[in-house]
Amino acid sequence: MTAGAERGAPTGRRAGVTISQVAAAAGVSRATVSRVMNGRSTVAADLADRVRATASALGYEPNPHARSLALGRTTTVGLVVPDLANPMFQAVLRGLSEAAAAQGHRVMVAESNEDPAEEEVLAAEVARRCDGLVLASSRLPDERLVALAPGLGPLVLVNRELPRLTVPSLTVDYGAGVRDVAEHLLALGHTRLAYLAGPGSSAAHQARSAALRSLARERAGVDLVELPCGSTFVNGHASARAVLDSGATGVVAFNDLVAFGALSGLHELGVAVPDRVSIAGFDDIPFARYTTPPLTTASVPQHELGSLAWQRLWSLLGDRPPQHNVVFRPRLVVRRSTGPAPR
Amino acid sequence: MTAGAERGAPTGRRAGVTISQVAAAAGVSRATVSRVMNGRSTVAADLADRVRATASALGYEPNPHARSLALGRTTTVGLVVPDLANPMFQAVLRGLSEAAAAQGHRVMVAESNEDPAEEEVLAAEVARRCDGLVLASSRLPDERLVALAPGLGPLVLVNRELPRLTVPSLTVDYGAGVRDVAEHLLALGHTRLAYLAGPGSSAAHQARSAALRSLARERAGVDLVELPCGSTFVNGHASARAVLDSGATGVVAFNDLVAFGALSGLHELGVAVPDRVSIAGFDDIPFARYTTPPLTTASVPQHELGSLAWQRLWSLLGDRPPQHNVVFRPRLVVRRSTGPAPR
DNA sequence: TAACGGTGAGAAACCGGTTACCGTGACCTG
DNA sequence: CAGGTCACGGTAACCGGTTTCTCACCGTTA
Repeated sequence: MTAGAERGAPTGRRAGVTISQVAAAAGVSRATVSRVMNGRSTVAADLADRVRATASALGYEPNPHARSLALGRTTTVGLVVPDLANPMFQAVLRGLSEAAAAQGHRVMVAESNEDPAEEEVLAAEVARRCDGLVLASSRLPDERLVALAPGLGPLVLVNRELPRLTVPSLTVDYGAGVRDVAEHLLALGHTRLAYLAGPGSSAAHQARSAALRSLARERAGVDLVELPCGSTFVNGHASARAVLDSGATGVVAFNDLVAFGALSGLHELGVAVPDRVSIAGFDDIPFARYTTPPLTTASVPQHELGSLAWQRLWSLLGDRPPQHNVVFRPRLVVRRSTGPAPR
Repeated sequence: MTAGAERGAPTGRRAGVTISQVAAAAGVSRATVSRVMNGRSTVAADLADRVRATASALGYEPNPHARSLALGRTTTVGLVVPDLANPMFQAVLRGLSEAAAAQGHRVMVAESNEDPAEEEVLAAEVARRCDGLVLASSRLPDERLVALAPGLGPLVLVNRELPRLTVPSLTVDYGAGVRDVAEHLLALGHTRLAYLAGPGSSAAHQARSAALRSLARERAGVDLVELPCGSTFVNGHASARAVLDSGATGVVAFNDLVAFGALSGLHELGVAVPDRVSIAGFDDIPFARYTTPPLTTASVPQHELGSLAWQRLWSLLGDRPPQHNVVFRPRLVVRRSTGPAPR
């Protein structure tokens, strides 16, 4: 009596009803079923109804792979990031996924583990499977990226731009941002600053490093030391000793994660923050405000980078006029991990 | 003179070299190219070499969609989670993605926004595009899940089990975990506890709620009040007032995020933690140790849930013998957000 | 009434792979 | 030297859709 009792056609394996079965059941050709399902062309109303009825009776859902093959279009976009453990990229992923989902697209993620070689093959592979690709904080050298980009299809860069190519990009003015952070420390009386450097292949790192060096050059009496570090909590933690040895009283960390690590490492060494050393991060990840002490940092609109990336990609996919690139200006957020230089 | 100068064949659109082009160029049939590319059957060594040479000269890469269609197999697995903003699910994603990548698989993520209806269609859709599906903390009622599961193909459940079905599942003994947390508070002298409840549809919430109620029933002189809350930082923050009004001195939050929110909300109300109110979370997300004060919580092996999920899925995909389900026992991690009850 | 335009739907080609099936020629054996 | 075996590789069918092409049939119009 109940509708579900007979379970429809023999579901066999991971079967799935095919368009041919629907066509046969409805007594029409596969072409007609296809037309009805896609609202294409004109099909007589009664026929269309019959097709729709049998389709839903059989529980027909078009096979997405067959569709991709025929149409040359999946409804999937790819995202390649250096490190999924970084809240910055998690936020970009969320922004992208949310925005894409609103337009019926899925996202496929891949993590390159900060390895340019891996990134290169991942990007190529993911691009082939998707309609478009978002490359976040690419660690690829300019020339590799330039060589690769044309083969990747619709591409949007986040946190990176490519002067020689016209690929939409969403960037952050890291130079200005890190300068704000450094100026903040200088204003507090710090004269010896340490920069906990990010991965050498990171464009964000390069921009920050250059900006800091130029600032140090401009200002008399400012000492800057760059300590090789990395981009993770563990990297920051491992740098605590070096920070102490450097004699710096103000620390500019590559990102918030590194800053947290340094905070924690210094804490273990019995160094008071900000009384003896001030630490600032970068990105303003959600937890920056809940550390002890809360972290001074430069805020970056991470979620928005993801959602805007989707918009750019969407324009690209529809051959709509390209949207403008945007450069976000980080906003200095002063919390309690920075204070007056000890004297 | 340089190899890259002529750019190979006219790259036309998002072209891509097809197997036919390779076959033509090498003077063999498509079947032979396919055989060579897949190391199938026996192809004479010299022929195979010729095919490989032309393939790489042309930059041939098999079209993944055509392959999926022919083979009925993508190399992609899906992950559906209620909320990508939750570090718990981010960790599961990483664990899964990492493990899957090691075996050449990609992961496609989808976020249901805690909405069972959305989850249902997402799961079905993602499952069709992937070889297998991981459903984390499903918010679906048992009967819906039971009805849905067989149609989803290879499926692994994280944070949920389905007694009536034999689907591999990785769970956490939330009852025991939350009991540990509550006992910890009781041992500190708290007699009135508040539970900041998770989403009603969450199995994790139901388990915790039941365990707490049964504990309260067993112990004389223990008051338990359950406050509707949710699963996010904002939810927790919004509950601060209610916590205060409840008169509870010990708070068991649904998860760490909620605990952070409550921590922050209470701070704004001028309530000292743990002096006036003790707060405990659940999950032990990475940042739990860096809040002010550091959060007492029950640790859950989040990353491992993801990587084990991959192992289960991998077994399923290869028709290998199913692996055993595992139930993780949370470990109480006492930090400084809990302390003796005020008197 | 014959020529004509338009509409609806089927036949067949196509997307780009994989693979069952079969034919050819080399080599072995009696 | 005829007949059988086997290795190799081409032909064609198939995966499940979409779309072009074509044709039959309808109602108009001259």
